Amino acid sequence: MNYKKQLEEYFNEVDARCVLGLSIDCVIFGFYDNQLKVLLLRWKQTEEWGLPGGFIYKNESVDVAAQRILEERTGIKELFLQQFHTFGEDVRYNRQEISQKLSWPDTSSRQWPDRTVSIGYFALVDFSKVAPTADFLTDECRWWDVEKLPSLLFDHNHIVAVALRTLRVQLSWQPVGYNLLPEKFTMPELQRLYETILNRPLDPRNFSKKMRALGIIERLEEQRKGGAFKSPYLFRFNKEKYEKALQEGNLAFS
Amino acid sequence: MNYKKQLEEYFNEVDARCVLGLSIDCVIFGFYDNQLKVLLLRWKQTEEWGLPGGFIYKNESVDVAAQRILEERTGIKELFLQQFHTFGEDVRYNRQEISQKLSWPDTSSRQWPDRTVSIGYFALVDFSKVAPTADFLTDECRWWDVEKLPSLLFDHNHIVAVALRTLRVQLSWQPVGYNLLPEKFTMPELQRLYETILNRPLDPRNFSKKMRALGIIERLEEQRKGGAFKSPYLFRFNKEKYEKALQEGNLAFS
DNA sequence: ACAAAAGTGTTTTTCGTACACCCATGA
DNA sequence: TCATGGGTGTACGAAAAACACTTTTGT
Repeated sequence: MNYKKQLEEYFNEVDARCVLGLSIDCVIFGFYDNQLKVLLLRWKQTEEWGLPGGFIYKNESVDVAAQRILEERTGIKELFLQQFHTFGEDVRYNRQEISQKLSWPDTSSRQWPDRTVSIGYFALVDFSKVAPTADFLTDECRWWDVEKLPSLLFDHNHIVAVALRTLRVQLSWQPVGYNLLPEKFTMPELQRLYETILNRPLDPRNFSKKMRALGIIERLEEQRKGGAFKSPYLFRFNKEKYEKALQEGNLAFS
Repeated sequence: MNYKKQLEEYFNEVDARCVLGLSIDCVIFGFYDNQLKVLLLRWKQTEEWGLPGGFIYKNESVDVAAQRILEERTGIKELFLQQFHTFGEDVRYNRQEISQKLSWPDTSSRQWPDRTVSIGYFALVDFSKVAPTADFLTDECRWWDVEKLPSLLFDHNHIVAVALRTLRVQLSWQPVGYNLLPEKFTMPELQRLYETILNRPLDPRNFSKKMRALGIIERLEEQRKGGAFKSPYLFRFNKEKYEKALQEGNLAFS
């Protein structure tokens, strides 16, 4: 079976080139259709979904490894990427169960440690710019609504939950949106994003007032046409001011 | 030389029992004399200081390992301990330089990876309850003023800086103090703690008002005597309410 | 009596929140 | 003309910030 052979080769390469016992898992958030989405992979010849992840080359910075893994899955180079937690429980998942679910070849001869510690990163990407790409280990790569995830492999449901919590906390003192929205967007779109992340409705007047007061967005002359309703204005982020707000961090969306 | 032999033995044990390529570094904060302090170790027969740290047993949760390392250095079991960042740069420090500074025996025959990824934890402890304890690798363990650290081994100055930044951010939405102050303390002492962490003066009237409004402290009947001035009241934390505030997290000391 | 630090209350300003109507557009 | 969603301002209350004098105590 070709897949098993490929898997063996992949394991060989990992063993040769990568740090043992340490991995990266990426929670890639996108925003579409007023929903927060997460990019998941379906492993070959299974119905099992999991987060994109990978291993770190021996001489590679962990941040760079995360970026590399991200790029392979999304095709995007510029994204917001942030380490949020390292998962080091002694038993993160049942390896036998995983091995079975994924029909892995016998790995008992490999000098693998008993458990793997995983460094979690979350990424915020512009949904419209992502080309979800499966790799040779997986059959399918697609977006899932963050509220409707299936039961994932490993401890990936837990990892997503922690990422989401981190994102919510972050939203309260840093701006979010630059990497999740297309370059031009409307105020209601931005509001939906905030509402989705915070998981509660916001008042449009207060939201608009606050956002514009932050000085991180600029209203353009253009308006978006197309709906059977008043054409909304388009906005874009002022990157400099956005970056400044990111650094200084003093919003307070509580 | 006994020390070198001990070191060899330690390395042997680490190689046998611990996860390779992964370590823990702990930034232990204490508060004394209106100063935020960090616990440092001086390596045997050198003038080189560094953070307490260690390795993770193969079947040990990373959190538990951090707790174990902490306890060995401070003798304290109950403390506030939190993972804050994982340091995975490809070149975190110059190993040769370290090897020289610490007069390590030749480690080239060991199957050590080219670099070590380190998981950073910070701890908040009651200065008065700590018995700083050196181990067989170190000659001295003592508190240093966080503003006056020497140049540390490895990338430990950087790690302290990140820990401190994390602590400052945390202070803005979670209470701090339960683990840093003795059981009974005065309002000015608590204020000094906050001022020290935030690195700016606070107004005593507003501070007192706010703290008492949070409902996490209780004023006792006792007063502290001793100075040539008005005796301050003693307070203590209400642990339940403190824990609740920790979980819910909505202070806003900006 | 004086030096040193503790304790305390009021006013002002800022920020968050609640709230409702008209407008533009395409069907 | 109507259905749909977009856009906007004001008033209230809570919380934060600014601000200074009196009290206690030991020397």
